[in-house]
Amino acid sequence: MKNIIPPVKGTRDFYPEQMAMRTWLYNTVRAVSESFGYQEWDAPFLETLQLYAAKSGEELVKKQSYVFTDRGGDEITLRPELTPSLARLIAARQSELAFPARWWSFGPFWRYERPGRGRSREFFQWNIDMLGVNSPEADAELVAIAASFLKAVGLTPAQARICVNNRRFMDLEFDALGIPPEKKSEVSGLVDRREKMEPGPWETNALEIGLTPQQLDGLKSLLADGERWRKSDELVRLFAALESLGLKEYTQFDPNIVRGLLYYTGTVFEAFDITGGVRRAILGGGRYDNLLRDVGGEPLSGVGFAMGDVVITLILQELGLIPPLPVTPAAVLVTIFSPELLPASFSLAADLRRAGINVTCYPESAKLPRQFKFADRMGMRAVLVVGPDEAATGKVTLKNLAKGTQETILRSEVIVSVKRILESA
RNA sequence: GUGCCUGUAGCUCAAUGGCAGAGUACCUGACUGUGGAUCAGGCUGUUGUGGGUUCGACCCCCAUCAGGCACCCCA
Repeated sequence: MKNIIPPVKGTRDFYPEQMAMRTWLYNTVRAVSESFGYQEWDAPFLETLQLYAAKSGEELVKKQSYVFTDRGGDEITLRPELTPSLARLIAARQSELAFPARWWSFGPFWRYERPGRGRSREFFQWNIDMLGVNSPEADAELVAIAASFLKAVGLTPAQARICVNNRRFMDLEFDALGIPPEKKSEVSGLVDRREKMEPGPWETNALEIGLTPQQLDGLKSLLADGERWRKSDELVRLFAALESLGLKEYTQFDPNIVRGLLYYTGTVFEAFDITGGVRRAILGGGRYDNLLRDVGGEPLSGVGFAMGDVVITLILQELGLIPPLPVTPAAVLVTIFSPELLPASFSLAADLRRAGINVTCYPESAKLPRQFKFADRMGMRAVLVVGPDEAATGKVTLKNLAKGTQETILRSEVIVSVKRILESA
């Protein structure tokens, strides 16, 4: 194209239309978070590399983080996730905070990945966590928040589902199969890959890892068993709580969910679009018991999840679930008939603003067709004209753009009439 | 980081190695105080970028950049 400097790869420009969508998502996230009593917080976008070094996944830190050395020689990371920062903040004030702490956040994150459908290098993410309580019911609350969000954006249980599993439960099942502790993380990876691989290569992969044929058979029947959660007290209590919270229909037990991040210790869950359009996870989270201790705090358990803006926006767009969003904050245009009448129009606009109405003035005298066209393009609802006739008689002309009707009214009636048009739809 | 596919007007896309086109958008007018609809006219290009082959390249070859899909990973 022309000599326009391109944006950084994997970043997105937010034109007003996209910004309106981002703000709508943010407002929805806020409403859902606050409905469960969570407080908003945030951390720096820049953190030390050290914060992530031992806690996040190897892949995330070593290959996917933006790391640079600042002018003072410190290794700085553009945050790839929020949970380690959360642990840092909590640990620093552990003795003065009221627990359980219920915190949520929405902000930018960076991961050096190959951009594609549903993936960008700079994205926004909703994080929500409860710290200081370790119970299946607390886990259920976070799953319920995720379900409430899905419901709030108009996704039905037939369109989106939260798959829940438990790492302790899986550990015990692995033990029962005689899988040695040092193999468990590899086997977890194997489980994670199951959905994405053909059965043949997957089984070959399993044997390469060192599973015996009997262990492989046991693993396959474990992963196919949708009822085995009943053996786990934690999962039984979690699903019972979800039942009481009225959101169980959005959830299901799925032994195939294990998640890549190292710090999860108990409940893990991920939400998916099950209509098939986008196969990536909408959100994911779980319980982490050791994170506080790992950053130098007293042991404290937490549970939470994260949701990126890219996948959910894609899904909602495909399903047509994003409501019509106003393109301009001002739905009223005051035209400028001529240079001589500009003061009359400006003072009319000022009157409307004093009455609490958002108003745009055309910034110069121009042909009326041009000004009306501008109002139409901007999606405005009403246009006001103060021409020579109106000025001479103390009136204004008010046009309802949606209906195509107009009337010439006394200037003293204009506020009421404009408000009537704005409220009519 | 790996493999495959695609880059042509602001946008969506044509053009078999032989004059770069259509729809849409935009601008002007029909309509000298009124947007959308209709009609008429007009504008729009370093064919992503840089090389190469050829009498001649949007087309073939190489490189590079960007995007899409599948891996890897994950929000």
